Amino acid sequence: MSYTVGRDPSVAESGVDRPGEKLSLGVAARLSRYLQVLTQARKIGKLTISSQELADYTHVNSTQIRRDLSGFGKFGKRGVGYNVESLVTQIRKILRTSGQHNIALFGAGHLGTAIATSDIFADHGFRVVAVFDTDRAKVGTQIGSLRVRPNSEMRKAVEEDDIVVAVLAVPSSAAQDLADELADAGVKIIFNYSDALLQVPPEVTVHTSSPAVDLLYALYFYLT
Amino acid sequence: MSYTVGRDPSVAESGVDRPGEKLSLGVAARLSRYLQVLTQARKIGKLTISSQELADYTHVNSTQIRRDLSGFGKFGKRGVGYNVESLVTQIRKILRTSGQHNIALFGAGHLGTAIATSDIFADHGFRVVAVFDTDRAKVGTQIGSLRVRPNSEMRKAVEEDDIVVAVLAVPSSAAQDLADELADAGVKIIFNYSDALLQVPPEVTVHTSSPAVDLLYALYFYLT
DNA sequence: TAGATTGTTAATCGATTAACAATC
DNA sequence: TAGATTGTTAATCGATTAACAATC
Repeated sequence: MSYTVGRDPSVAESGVDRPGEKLSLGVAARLSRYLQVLTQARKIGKLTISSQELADYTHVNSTQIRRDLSGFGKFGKRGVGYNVESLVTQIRKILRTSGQHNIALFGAGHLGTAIATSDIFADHGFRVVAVFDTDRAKVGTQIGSLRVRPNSEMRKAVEEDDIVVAVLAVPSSAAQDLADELADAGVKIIFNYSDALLQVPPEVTVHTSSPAVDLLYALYFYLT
Repeated sequence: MSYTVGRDPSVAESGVDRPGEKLSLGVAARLSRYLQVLTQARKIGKLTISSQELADYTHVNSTQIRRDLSGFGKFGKRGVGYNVESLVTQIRKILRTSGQHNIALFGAGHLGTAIATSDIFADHGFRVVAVFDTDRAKVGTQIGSLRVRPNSEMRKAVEEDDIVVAVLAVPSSAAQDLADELADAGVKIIFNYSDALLQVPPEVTVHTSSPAVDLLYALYFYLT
């Protein structure tokens, strides 16, 4: 079954001089990875970072890192490394995620509360602008600066706040129904913290968090 | 230019007849991924699954999935698909993570509580056997069936319960000191939920959870 | 300068894909 | 049988790596 990409070999691959070009899955994933470390590094006041340091933290080969970056410009200084601040800016530009993005959070339990009050999303330009819960006891309470709202207000919020991303911190049993409603309301990306296997229309992307699987992977390399 | 396959057939790569052979990073990552979906599918009572269905959920090409699996044995039935239950067992065997693994959790805040009371780890053979917190007000309280203990009991727990994996749900400011202690105590895998950039000795592996980066990645493909 | 680290090349290796016979 | 789906081949493409000149 082919979705017919039919890549024209005469079309340049790297994207540096072709801003309309889509990055390959691998490059986009690695750039995101670099961004994670760079953001952390910036937080602790690091001014420059070498490809070798980035390699140590990301487990991506240092040559590959230099290669990935040099495809978009000469960001580094020989003998010195990369300026952390400017590299963050550059990568965000390449990934076209420099702006602010509003996200809606579903579930005001322990997990939802942890997400809403942490700055892990805020550091990357995501802002939780609405928290929903079906539990009447929770509706109306405050989490940080946000008031917990009933799910019935979801559509309104999605439209008003231009919400593309929904984060699901709800029980597995509630996840599919919610995903259906979200897809219908026009949400495009669902970040799923439950272990439900979500069925969504093709225009919607589901990312399911699975720390246990990440652990299994890490454990494999410890055990062998 | 030679079209020779280059691979010496006597040096098998696949691991099926070479249990001592290490999987490549890519194969191990993909197998973990399949396992995640299979575990979810099993939960909803699915008996068989085709490589195409697995492809839809994992975004890995179906041919690649069949290829990955066929390297270890003939697990599927033509015209039918793969038996979910038996494939879970096979992959866990391949990843050598069939057993139970004890993990220690640090931080009894909202995130820690969410982790300790969810079954996302339990489903994959991980068991939270100890919860620690530095806050005296929290020490002694119960989370599920576990009593929150002071960090000073960490070494004892690591030894007694043979703990290889630590999960950090603590503030970034506390993460590095804790990581140092854990490495010193012999913990090999640190799953870091804070956004601290952890420095650890080479024998220790750090995995930092970064949902925002996963979101950026998903967003890139939505925006382009 | 001397040391460090980038940017880039060239070679190899592994991943990816389409296609299809085998077979349930 | 007829339809579906695996297991496998063969080809191509992208990732990975070592090496090193350029240069900060």
